[in-house]
Amino acid sequence: MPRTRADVARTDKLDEIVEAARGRLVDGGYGALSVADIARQLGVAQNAIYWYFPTKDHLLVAAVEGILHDILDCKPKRGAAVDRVLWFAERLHEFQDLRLTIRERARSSEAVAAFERNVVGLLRLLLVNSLSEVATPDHIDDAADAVMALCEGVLLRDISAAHRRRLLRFGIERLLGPESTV
Amino acid sequence: MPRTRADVARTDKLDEIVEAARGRLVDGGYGALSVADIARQLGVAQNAIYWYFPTKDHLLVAAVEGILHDILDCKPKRGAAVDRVLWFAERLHEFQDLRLTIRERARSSEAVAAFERNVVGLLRLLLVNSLSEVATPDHIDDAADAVMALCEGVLLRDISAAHRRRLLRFGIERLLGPESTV
DNA sequence: ACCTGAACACCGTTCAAGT
DNA sequence: ACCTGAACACCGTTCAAGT
Repeated sequence: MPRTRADVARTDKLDEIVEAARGRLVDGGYGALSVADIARQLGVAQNAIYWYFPTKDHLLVAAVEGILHDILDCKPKRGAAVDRVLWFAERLHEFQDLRLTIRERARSSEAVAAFERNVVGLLRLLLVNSLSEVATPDHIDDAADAVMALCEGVLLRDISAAHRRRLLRFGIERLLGPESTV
Repeated sequence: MPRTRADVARTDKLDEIVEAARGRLVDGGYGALSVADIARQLGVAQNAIYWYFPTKDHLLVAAVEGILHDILDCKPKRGAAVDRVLWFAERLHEFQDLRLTIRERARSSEAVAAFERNVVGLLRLLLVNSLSEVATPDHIDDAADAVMALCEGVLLRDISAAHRRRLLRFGIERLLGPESTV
């Protein structure tokens, strides 16, 4: 939370950069994210961006952080466990392309790798919470991991939304047991 | 199968390029795959590569095709269904990084997109075959898709081999039913 | 058919210099 | 603290020209 005028200005400029990055990222993925191009759009020198972000991958992290925050920023659905997981999978689906970008960039950037660990932990936590009453405590970790893997694996495929839901339903009911539909 | 001397020479040069590409790809992923760099290594002009491959992504496909072929080129394991799937998952694990590269590049290259469809179909077929006796025919498609999604999702995570096997075992047994361990 | 030389239009990143 | 100008060392791809 900024206090001085300078801090406000700094935050504004930072936001401007991140917003531009988000636009590029949502439209065309990592390949469309260009520091030089963003600088051009904002009317500053290329290296001006480097005052705020030491590296392109740091900018990537900031942008993805914002996007993910917006995706998760809505009240989770209520209902049977299977429906809550399906809702979770829908959110994950919106994030899937960037999830893979993060995974790829984590190879060469420690900053992205650290961010990826945070993201996976966060998503897993959300899933565990929504499963707490349906899985027995001694199986909840494996169940959450398996369901999350199923979601991510299903989302990896380029199939129709209906097929996706059918597959997830099939898998979730078997992974969580019959009480998941209550 | 080449007949003339010219064809032999052509195949040799093609192989040389693809081998160089495979090396870069295995070592450092897509980021380390550089047409210019390969040309440098082979001692030819950069654009010489473009006589054989119209685009960097076509070279990528050729290289990944070879790598995948080598990975799958060993007799599948025999035993209980769960063990066969675990063996399959091990093969998939070796391929996982490139699987994601393919997925990413498929966005901007139709050649890669077509190749991805082939790969997914092939892997799915291998899995269905090894599940044919354990799943009932009316569920075999969903079961294969769910197991494959589970595998790919598990492999997406950066966890230990032991944790990976435990998760897969947990998931497979539930997705395929108790008869999968026979 | 196969390859070279040279260029084009980009990149991410860095350095010295300005205010 | 914040930004510019200019450069460095790369890219993928294309074109005209050679053999």
